[in-house]
Amino acid sequence: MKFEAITIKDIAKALGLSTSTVSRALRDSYEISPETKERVIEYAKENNYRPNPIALSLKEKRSSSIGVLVCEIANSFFSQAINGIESVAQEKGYNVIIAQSKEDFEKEVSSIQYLASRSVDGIIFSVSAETSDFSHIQQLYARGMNMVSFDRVVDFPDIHKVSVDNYKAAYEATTHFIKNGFTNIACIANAAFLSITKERVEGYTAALKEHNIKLNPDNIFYCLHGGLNYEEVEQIMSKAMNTKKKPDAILACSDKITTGVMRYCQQEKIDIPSKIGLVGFSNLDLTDLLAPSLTVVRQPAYEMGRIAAELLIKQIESKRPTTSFEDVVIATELHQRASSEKTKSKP
Amino acid sequence: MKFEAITIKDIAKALGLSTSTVSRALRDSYEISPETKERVIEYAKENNYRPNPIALSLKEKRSSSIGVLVCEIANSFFSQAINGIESVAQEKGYNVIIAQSKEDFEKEVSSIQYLASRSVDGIIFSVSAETSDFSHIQQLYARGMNMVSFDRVVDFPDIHKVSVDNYKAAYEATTHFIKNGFTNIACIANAAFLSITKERVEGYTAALKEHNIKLNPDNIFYCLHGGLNYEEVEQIMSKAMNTKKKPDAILACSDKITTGVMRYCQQEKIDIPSKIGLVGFSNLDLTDLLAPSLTVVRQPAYEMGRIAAELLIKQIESKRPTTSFEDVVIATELHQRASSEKTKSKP
DNA sequence: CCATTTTACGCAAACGATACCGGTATAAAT
DNA sequence: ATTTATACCGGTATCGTTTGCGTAAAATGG
Repeated sequence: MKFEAITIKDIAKALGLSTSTVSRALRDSYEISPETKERVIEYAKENNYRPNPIALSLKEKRSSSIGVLVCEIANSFFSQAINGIESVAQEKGYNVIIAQSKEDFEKEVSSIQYLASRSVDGIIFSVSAETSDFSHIQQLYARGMNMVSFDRVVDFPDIHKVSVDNYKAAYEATTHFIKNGFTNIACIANAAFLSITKERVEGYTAALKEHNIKLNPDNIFYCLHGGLNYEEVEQIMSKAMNTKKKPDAILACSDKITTGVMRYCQQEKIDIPSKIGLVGFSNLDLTDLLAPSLTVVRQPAYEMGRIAAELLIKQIESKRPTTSFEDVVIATELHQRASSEKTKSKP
Repeated sequence: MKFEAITIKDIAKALGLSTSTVSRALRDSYEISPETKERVIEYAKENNYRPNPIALSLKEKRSSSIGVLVCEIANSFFSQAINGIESVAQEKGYNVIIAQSKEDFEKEVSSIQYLASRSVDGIIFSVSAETSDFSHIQQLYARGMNMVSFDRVVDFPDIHKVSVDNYKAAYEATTHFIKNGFTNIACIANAAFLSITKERVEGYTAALKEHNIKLNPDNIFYCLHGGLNYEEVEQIMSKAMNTKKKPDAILACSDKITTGVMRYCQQEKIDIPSKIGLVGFSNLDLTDLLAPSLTVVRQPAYEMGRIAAELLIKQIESKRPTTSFEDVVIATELHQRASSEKTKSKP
């Protein structure tokens, strides 16, 4: 089945006019007599005429749609971000086409080329955990595609970037641990080449140094797939917890890692926070209801999405090539709750 | 800035051929000599040629994209469903355009017309909590748009529907309560006209009747906006808990309502399950980590999304108008946990 | 060696909308 | 009576691609 919409030709035929007259009448051109205008507009309204956006796209060489590439939609951070992107896009008359990389490099490359081949006017992207080579992005960008680097930003200049202050976020979380009396703090981060990983690990390291705690390199762990599958976290946790100097606190650097750690501790009956403290990056809106209530670093995902979309659309609609590039860095919020409170250890 | 892709014309000019020859060479037509084919294909490959999908769409009168209308993306059920839809769409060469109604009728109408005007080949939709009038959908459907009714299904026939067995889900949850010794069970449902609401309330009612518990109509509550804002749930809960015959258990019929109830009980220091039992519809994947661990009705959202997308694409690609319509009803899973265990009441 | 077939390609229309370039009719000015 | 201005509208190219039709040149047949 096919949905056949009414076209300008149909109107022209029905009213005995030319397509150009109809087109002008609908665009309220001064060259058309008021009576003709009225006839056309009325007929169009009656028959629910809408200009065919595909024909317009072909002519105008723009599709009024923007692509969004994230690792996974079903992740609270990204779904909130998409929410923000969609709200701006809606306001400005764009639609949002989504694609997922599933933290897979190959899928990211094909997805981004897919978006480009679908003639999107621009792309907001967050690279996958496997991505260390950005050439597929750089090539597309060099060929004139409008792009905004989002969350997990790329390291080349001359591109709009929107991210959170990961360094500060990790620094604050680690300092919070230290002030609460934790000393042997482990950090479970995302894939090592990601911008967010580097920054968070640096923040973590800096906080330790600042408080004269010697960094133990064995306390830093990396999840190649960002904890997308639980086994990844499980392995790391069992390795971490079965060393002599096992940590007394964990900084979990992604949504999935955070829930993974909680799940592991529950399974292994490791009490939080008496046996181990926990602070996690998370955008779930019920972390306060968990057992124990969870101390989290919350990222303003919705706001980030809005800003990224605004930057992208501004770039799309700009007549001149962009010359000054924004590097928007937004603050995170540390919500202090029970999971990071030092208590007398339970039996 | 504009992204200028290479066209068939560019290839034709570069190679001194006509566009038709290039087109046929790329489509491996028998009318083109092997040498010419090779030249064209090589040049196209070198220059990373991709056919312009917009031009194709215009010609073929199809856009290879499907629209998805949900009330909110940042909702675990819908984001998982979109995940499923996207996975099928990807496989079949379609892209997914998303739109949100935010549980607002006006926004639903404009969103669905927006999708239609964007020339999507079909739409998967879940109506908003405010929607009792389906004429905007019926009109579009009557005009030939391919549509699949999803989750919150419409009541007219001759349309593919994908939903869960809401009756059974609520029936089982209520029976579970009764078997655990709860007797005064309240039901907080979504907006009254929604299909899912009717079915769930019926299942709830039937279970009570089956077990000879008299239905108290005051124990059924409706959230006009599905608990999208917390205040809605808060009001209902405070009303429910401040009656003489206040309930000893609550069946929360949506994700947002479930977390809303938990939040309320935590704030008001109402212990779950000793003061009140709770079973909630939820698709969050950490309900087992909540305090207390939550008994939930889980819906196979990803699977539902896949099925809906498959039905839609089958319909789109069918030569003949669809004559037999599927009404796919999938079973839910009841995960029994602590929040619905009858305990001796705490002090 | 001429007639016919085959091969290999070009031309042009079509999809829907827009915009430039004209054209005609009426009225006003010279 | 002729030119000029104005109002109103039509023709056509264009965007990128496909496809039916036409045709020159090459190959084949007798």
